[in-house]
Amino acid sequence: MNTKDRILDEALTLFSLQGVKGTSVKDIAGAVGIKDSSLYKHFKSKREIFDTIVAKMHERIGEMSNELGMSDEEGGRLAADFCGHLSLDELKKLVRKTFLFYLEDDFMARFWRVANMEQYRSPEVYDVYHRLFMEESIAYQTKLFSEMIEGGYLKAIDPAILAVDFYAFIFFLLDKYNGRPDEKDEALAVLDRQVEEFYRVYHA
Amino acid sequence: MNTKDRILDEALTLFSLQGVKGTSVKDIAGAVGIKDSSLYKHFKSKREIFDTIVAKMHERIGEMSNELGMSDEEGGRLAADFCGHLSLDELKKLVRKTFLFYLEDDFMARFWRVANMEQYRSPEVYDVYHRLFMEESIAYQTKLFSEMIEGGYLKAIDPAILAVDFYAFIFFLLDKYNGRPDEKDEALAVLDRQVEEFYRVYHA
DNA sequence: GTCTATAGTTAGATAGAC
DNA sequence: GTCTATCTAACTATAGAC
Repeated sequence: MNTKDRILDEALTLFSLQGVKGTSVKDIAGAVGIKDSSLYKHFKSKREIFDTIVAKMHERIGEMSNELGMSDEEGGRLAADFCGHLSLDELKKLVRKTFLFYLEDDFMARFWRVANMEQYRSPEVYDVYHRLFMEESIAYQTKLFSEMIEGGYLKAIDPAILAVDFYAFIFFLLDKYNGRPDEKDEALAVLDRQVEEFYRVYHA
Repeated sequence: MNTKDRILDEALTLFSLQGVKGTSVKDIAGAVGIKDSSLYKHFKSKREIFDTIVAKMHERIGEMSNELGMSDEEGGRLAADFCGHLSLDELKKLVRKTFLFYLEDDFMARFWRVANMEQYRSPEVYDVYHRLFMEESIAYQTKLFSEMIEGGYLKAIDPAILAVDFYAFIFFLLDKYNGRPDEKDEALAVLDRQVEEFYRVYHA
């Protein structure tokens, strides 16, 4: 890992623990093991470090979407495929994968916290946080459930209602268990329990 | 409103918009209309202002609990009374009241944001945020649903599962619509819709 | 690409006049 | 209780030697 990437990595860690304003360039440089003045050979300002992290988050989300089959081009098709053999275990597995991505991914777990802290101070972060973690997630779930209903795998309830019901507890648990690796098993147990109940009620 | 209270009020507003670290004593004093040095006649430090706000939050939550009949002494009894004549409209009304308290209460809407921002930097705020907005809320809902089930007003599903399912979408919507007064009607419409679906599925 | 040194600014906080 | 003046410390950022 080169110095530039190490700066970004340490900055993200410190930002997620102390906030952006609460983290000085000296703190970041110190964590990397260089002097604060040296850091300016890699980034022209603290702001540029933060902006680079936000840009990297967009990349990482794109990768994750592909990994989970949530990309724009393939989302519909994969969802349809998924519908073809929906079982409780598969649903639990998909939810666990998404959940653990946000909870444990080296980058995302820290970024989730930074986004939470900085959303009110940065319109760009507010947009990312609300669009990505709320609107788009709900939109994706709505689309998925809509197709599942069409395929006869879920009861015919308004998919938008199902989406909020389903995504809200994932969001709540992510917010609750972020930064608490010791309670991961508890988090997954609660998650599974809620998915099971959802399946029990809405599976056709 | 005396100067001391005006300082607290302006500080909370600025904290909720810029974060605690992002708000200087000069900013607060300026908003009140005095010099920063004068502010120190009322509070001995910026930290003391913040701590006072946290203390006030505890008071306000106590008042709210009493207003909504969620206090420790009366919670059980009121919940039982409430069970006695449960209707969809009453459930919607109770949820709306709680929801609007957090969304629109002069103090709480701003404090919600501050708590969100400062939770990782202040163990005390982390505790308040997670205990009050998560654990205790879930515990209250669990107790309420437990009694409703005993009274035969809800289907006999594990009340802890119902509590997470029910509270999670309230929490999600609070986080989503905080600071967006223009979209209040939309927020309430979504809220009602989710409550209706919950009632439809679980009402005995 | 790292260092030392330093400029320029702003922060939190105090002293003392009125 | 408010002001002006001031202190000290910390912060962002730059210049220039190696």
